[in-house]
Amino acid sequence: MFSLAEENYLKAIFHLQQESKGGVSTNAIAEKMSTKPSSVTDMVQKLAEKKLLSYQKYKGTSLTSKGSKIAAGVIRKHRLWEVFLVDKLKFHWDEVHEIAEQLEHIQSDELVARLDRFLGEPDFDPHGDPIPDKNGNIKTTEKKLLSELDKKQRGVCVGVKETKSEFLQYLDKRNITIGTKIRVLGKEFFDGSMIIQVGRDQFFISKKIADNLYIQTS
Amino acid sequence: MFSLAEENYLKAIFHLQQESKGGVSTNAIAEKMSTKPSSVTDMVQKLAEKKLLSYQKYKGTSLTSKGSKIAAGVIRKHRLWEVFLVDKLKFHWDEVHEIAEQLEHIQSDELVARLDRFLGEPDFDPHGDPIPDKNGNIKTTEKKLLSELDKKQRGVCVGVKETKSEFLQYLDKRNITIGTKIRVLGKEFFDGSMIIQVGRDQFFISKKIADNLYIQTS
DNA sequence: AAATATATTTAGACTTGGCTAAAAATAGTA
DNA sequence: TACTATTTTTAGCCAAGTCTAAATATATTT
Repeated sequence: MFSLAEENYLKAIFHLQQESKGGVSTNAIAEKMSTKPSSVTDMVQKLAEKKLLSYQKYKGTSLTSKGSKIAAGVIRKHRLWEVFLVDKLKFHWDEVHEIAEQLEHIQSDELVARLDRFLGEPDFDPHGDPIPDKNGNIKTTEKKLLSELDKKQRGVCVGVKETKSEFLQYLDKRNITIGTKIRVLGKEFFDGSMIIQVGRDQFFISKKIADNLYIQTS
Repeated sequence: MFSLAEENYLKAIFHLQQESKGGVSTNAIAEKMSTKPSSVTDMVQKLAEKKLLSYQKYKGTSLTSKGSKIAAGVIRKHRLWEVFLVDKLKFHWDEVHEIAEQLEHIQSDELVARLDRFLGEPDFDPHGDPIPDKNGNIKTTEKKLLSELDKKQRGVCVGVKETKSEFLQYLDKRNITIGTKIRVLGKEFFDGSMIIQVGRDQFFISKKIADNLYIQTS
């Protein structure tokens, strides 16, 4: 139905929209896709003709509901495949992204439905991100960044914002994963760094780390 | 490493080589790939430059060992994914071909290794075709076409030559699947049609059917 | 408000993989 | 052997998606 390139653009724009609410700039898309702004302009015009997004020269773009639905479908497949790779094939959570980037483009509604059932209709992927349902609706959970917590607050790690291997491996070394309880013992206002407690261990983390961990405070 | 189009050409040539031993003609490739001979010439020249096949103008082509290995790798993935779809996702054996055509191009050696293990390192796909090992070696089994059997001979169905849905559904209606015992009760020499026994049932089949069923006579 | 900087678009080119139409080689037949 | 039919290749064109360089809008600064 849609080409690989088209699906990737829709997905990128969808993610950018989530992050920053409002129109998405050409440059932002180009950066996210590691491509040139001129290429983005071409593709965005093509997608606008197909009514997948609305676009005005120099004004940025935003997905139409049709475009959002397709993007959500791709993201649904991505996250379901990640669950498969981790739960069934025993991949580590830092190894699955690139493979899922390929698998997300496999076309077959029946496959997605059966995969979903096979996996037990999961709600979240291995990084804690919500899996859109078959209609493209995403369950938005109220979650905070660890960096937003104050001293003495506590919560449970429910997701990661960054999914790069280096970051996930850093978390592993410190035994932080989805479901881990974290308590803020101290917070430095100058640089946002923290001392946190994880299990019986206490250690220092930088703001950059705290900015990429989602926490649910109960 | 290799493009989708390149992999598909290598796979098609590999299959044609199996069937007819010797060089493969441009037209044969074009027919198998539903494309034009002129397109085949272009691609074959490109693949020859990459040392994946040997080619002489007007003389046909045959894969180099490098080309064979890549083709076998694609076929390995195709057949492993078919096992996954049937064994794990409970697809019917006539529904899996097109999806596997897509999945066979996913690039990740680690994925293939883990999938293989997850599936129990199967030797055959759901249609009875052997799955090449990680080095590209295919276990060749001594199997005959049902049409080659004579009256009163018997054997076990070990595979199908044709994998179109209509054919597989025809077999299902008659309760023929991999492992089914078949006995030839009668054979008409004029048109090659047969009367066969399957379980307690006896029925007539045309030569076209008998030409597409692989039998192992013990 | 003018000048400069940044963001975006346009124009033209390239690559991949496909096509059509015409030319050339091989095969088949009288 | 010569003529015809078939197969294969060449040449030129097209669409998708990308790029560079140049032009144009918008934003920011002074």
